[in-house]
Amino acid sequence: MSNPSIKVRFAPSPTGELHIGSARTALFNWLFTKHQDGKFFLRIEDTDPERSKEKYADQILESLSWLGLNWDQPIIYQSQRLDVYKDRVKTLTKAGVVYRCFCSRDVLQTAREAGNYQYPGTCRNLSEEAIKQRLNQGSSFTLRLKIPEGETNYTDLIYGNIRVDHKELDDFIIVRSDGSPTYNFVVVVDDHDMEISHVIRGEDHISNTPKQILIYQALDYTVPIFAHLPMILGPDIKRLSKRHGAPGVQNFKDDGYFPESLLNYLALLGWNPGTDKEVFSLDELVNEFDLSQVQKKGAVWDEKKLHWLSGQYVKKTSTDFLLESIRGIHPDWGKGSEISFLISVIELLKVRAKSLTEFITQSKYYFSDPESYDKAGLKKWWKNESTNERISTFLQDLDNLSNWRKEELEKSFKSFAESNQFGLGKIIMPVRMAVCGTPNGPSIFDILELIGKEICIRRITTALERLPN
RNA sequence: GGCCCGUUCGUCUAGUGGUUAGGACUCCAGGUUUUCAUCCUGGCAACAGGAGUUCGAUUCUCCUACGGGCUACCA
Repeated sequence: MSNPSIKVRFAPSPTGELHIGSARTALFNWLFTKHQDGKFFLRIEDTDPERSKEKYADQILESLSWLGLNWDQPIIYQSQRLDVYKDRVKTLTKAGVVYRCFCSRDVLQTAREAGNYQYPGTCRNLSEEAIKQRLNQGSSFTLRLKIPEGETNYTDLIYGNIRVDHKELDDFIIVRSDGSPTYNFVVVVDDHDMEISHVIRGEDHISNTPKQILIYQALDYTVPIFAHLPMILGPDIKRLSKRHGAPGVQNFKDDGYFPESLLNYLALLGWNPGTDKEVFSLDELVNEFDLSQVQKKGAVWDEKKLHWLSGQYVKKTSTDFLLESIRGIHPDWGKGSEISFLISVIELLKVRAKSLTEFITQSKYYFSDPESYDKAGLKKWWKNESTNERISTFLQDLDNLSNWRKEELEKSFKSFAESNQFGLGKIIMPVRMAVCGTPNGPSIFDILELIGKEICIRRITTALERLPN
């Protein structure tokens, strides 16, 4: 049961990979439309041949797929609709709402630098004769929209009523001198042709909206409903950009985040459910999302919270799926080990790892002997030769242990500590350093059991030879 | 310069004409633990400023300040 009256679109320009800000826009569009069984369309805004690259378009699509923001076909490429735009220009020309402007870029630029920010309307009322003359001279020209007197207002679903006096608007260019159409024009044509009901996009488009509404009216199209989303900001409160560490979606995939946790975090950036709930599945987001709960002010990107959320997801995720996911980003992980062994490793690390990459970095010692030992750990737990004495004595107990199970190991550690009047940590921690190379990690008994007697004995023997120096 | 938008703990946010202004992340302290992490308990920390309306404003209005966006033959 789909709702034919709800159609939204996400319209990236392929001038770079999908970054976090755009992903948030895509997500809000997607949540909004899924919430009411509407359609979600994609449009690639590739009318700038200088900056648009096909590989970026593909990359954006890939990132969206990874995020799980599936779209309804077909994808519209603006570069394939040039004829359509030409046709609509004709319509506007016929209607007499556009005019040729022969002003050169330089002239306009100079005027702007002199403080005249608005186009002065130089060519607005050129006589037929003057136009003909310019054309005969072969002068190039742009096409500008003739903005009528008055004002335009619209109700933004997030910002409320927005009103702009036409005095503030230039007769802006809709067709460049090379014949290509500009953004503010094509966006209207496309949104109309795609029958978009709700235009949900970044706040940076608020000022463009009145111009676009004027085009809707000039073309006699129905004006859609607009909703503008606040910006995502960097720690310096400036709009988040590549400067702030290139927060592309791909990076988060590479860093081992689940798409769900990224999406969850993104949703919380500017939206809230009206309850204390913070951890959402995608379905829950769809159910609870509502544009009326979207903030007006920009939100600062906070990676720490993402990291925490990611940890929440990791904890809830099944071990099997974690294994699959880890191998998804690192196919060689645990190569040569039994699956059951890998499952055990993941289970031990599950409460510690907050992302898939952390499973990889924290699991080295399960697969290979430590090459070096954590310095701070040694300083605290393997100070001098007395540790060697203690551990080499204990090593014999371990060696004699016939049943290498964690329960037995624990008994052995405890009885050795007790009978020799050592604190338990004095034995556990040096052993941990010897076996793992790091003082941090899961229960030592779990680790020893899992890694197995032979290897553990070997590592402890090696450590006794190499330490304390 | 002009126009538009915004302003609650460091960050994400809830909230009401009268609240001890709530939650989450971070940070700190304590507990649990062999370590780390988890978990539990507690703590620090905010209504930008000024007028006005009102018995009473964080909440409503105006002004100021600050911040952001737009002002392209980019999208």
